[in-house]
Amino acid sequence: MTTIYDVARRSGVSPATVSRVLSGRRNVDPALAEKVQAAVAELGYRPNGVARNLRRSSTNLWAAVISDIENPFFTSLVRGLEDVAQTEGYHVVLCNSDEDPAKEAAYASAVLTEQMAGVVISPSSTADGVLQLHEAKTPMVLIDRKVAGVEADSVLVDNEHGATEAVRHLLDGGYRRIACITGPPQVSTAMDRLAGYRAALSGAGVSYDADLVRHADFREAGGFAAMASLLGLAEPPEALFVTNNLMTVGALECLAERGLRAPDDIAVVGFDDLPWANLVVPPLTTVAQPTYELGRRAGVLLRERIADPSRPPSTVILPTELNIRATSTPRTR
Amino acid sequence: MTTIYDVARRSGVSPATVSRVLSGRRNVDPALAEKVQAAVAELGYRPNGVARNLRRSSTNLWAAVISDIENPFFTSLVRGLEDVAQTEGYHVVLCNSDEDPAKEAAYASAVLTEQMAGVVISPSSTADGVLQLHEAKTPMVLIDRKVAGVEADSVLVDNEHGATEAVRHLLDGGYRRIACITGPPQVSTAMDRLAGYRAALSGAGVSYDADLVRHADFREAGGFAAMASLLGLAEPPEALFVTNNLMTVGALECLAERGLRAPDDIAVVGFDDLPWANLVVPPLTTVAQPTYELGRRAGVLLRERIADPSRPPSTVILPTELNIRATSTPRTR
DNA sequence: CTGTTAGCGCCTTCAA
DNA sequence: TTGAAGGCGCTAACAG
Repeated sequence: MTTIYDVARRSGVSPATVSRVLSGRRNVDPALAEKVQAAVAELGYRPNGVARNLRRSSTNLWAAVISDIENPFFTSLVRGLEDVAQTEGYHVVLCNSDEDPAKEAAYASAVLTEQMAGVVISPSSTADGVLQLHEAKTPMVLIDRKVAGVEADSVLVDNEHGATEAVRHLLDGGYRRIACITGPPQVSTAMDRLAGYRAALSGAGVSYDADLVRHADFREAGGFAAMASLLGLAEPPEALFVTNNLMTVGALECLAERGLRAPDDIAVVGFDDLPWANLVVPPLTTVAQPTYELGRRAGVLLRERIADPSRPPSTVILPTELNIRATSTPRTR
Repeated sequence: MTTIYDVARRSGVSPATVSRVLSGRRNVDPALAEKVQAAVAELGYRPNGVARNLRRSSTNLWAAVISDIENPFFTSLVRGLEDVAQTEGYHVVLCNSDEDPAKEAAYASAVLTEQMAGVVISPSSTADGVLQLHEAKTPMVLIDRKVAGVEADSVLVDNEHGATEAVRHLLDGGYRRIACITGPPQVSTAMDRLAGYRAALSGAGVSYDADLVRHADFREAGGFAAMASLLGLAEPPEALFVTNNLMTVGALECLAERGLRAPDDIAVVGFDDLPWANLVVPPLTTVAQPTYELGRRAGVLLRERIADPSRPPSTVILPTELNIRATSTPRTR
């Protein structure tokens, strides 16, 4: 491996000067600089990033600890983050926590031992990793979900409001018996969206019926099972609000399997868009989230946090958008 | 920051012994080991990964350079890779090349300066980065696509055969005027799948008609435009074979926009599954690829390449599977 | 089995 | 403006 010493020798200067030329700072005699550049080119020299990291005691890595890399919601978010990282000279290390607190904690450990510059994390239920990172004062941005008792930079959407809008839309359609499939009680988005559901009901004078609520795991199979359970009720719901995309897919599959259709047999609104929602027939009404923007804003906050670790934490709340399509708008009603 | 020296002092041994205890190798007196562990716990010591990397002159990072992180094909693949990485003690750095040779080359540079342990890469059209990495002898696995003139470990699917099967299925359905929307001519998968299309036609004695072939960019918008162009023909096609998932989505959207339906107005087969293909109505016939397995096998090859850099390159070719659903099977014909 | 020692490659004072 | 030198934290030789 060619080192900075080889370049120095070749160009007849000291390693310090080579370093200065390469890092572009300080004043260096242009003639020397040129010699150095020439030597770099001739030798095909490439600085050793690891050595630089050790010396500077910081790396140019960001970790993205997310709970399901196969969910398009997170994919798009990661892309927004990666775009910021790239322009800021960072790389993104992908950490798939699978909603598993143990995995999350393991990744948090890795973040610390590998001296990563910062973390963007969507906390799992018990948020073990978040607490660890918070304590270590690692630059961290929470995304998608809050963690009780942790004051940190966050990028969220207005979950309660988005849910309220969705359910109000169903109420406006004349539906009264509206079910809700939401996520684990430990996850803030699950509870915030459920709260929005309740708020909409109470705003319309419809009483809350716990029998119509199911908690699942934010995955397809969970949505399927919850739907099946709701259909088993003596008096099944007329309408359904599902608080994430994959569970919506599961619910729709359950309906399809039983020959039931939205919106004629049951109206459906999902939280979070599906990539080709308009190809699903009938097109699915959703509460869309600005996923790319969520990731992008997280990247921006992280950069700012790294630049100034002492600034007070800030929270960005982005709006959702109700996309009314066919599954909530029957022709006859 | 607490260092290995602090632990050594605290436990009354040398730093070397601490290192030995922590890395779990060599025999160390259990009594000493225990003391060390105690000191580690008391001090909350955490080894500095960067220093270790410098000393060992290798990191525990793998790069995944892929051409479109938002395509579920790559997402699933990355997940397979990440699962192997995790069990092998590596982390995956996500690099989204966006099909842009310049970005690919920039990431290849980063791989080298950051001394990453290996790379899994889906080459962009000109494969600038691949050549750079190949020359530098970085452990590398090509995935999804070949690169002319580069002998390297590869994980591919049997593209030509998969395409032939798909088109033969359409021919069996009685279709003769079959169009093909494929990717950029520089990308091996685009050409291999096109070759499969031609092989099927010629096997059935149907002559090849270049007017029925379109090259697009493997993205949704490209598929849409290509479909529009095909529909503009004096004599539009009766059936369509599209060589990737996103372009299929684009083509279907174009059809939907014009009130055309598959399979009644035009039969459709896509290459590569869509996550909720069965919710798309009518369900889409596809050539499914084992995406997760592609990523997993790439991880396995990379590990082996790192363990033995001199072994001859090997190529894994995985089978595709034709999933016949509704868009290629009209009721009346 | 344990300790001493010498770097890994770079950057950054400090002195000239 | 440039060079000399120390050290970031760790581990692998080498001695003991």
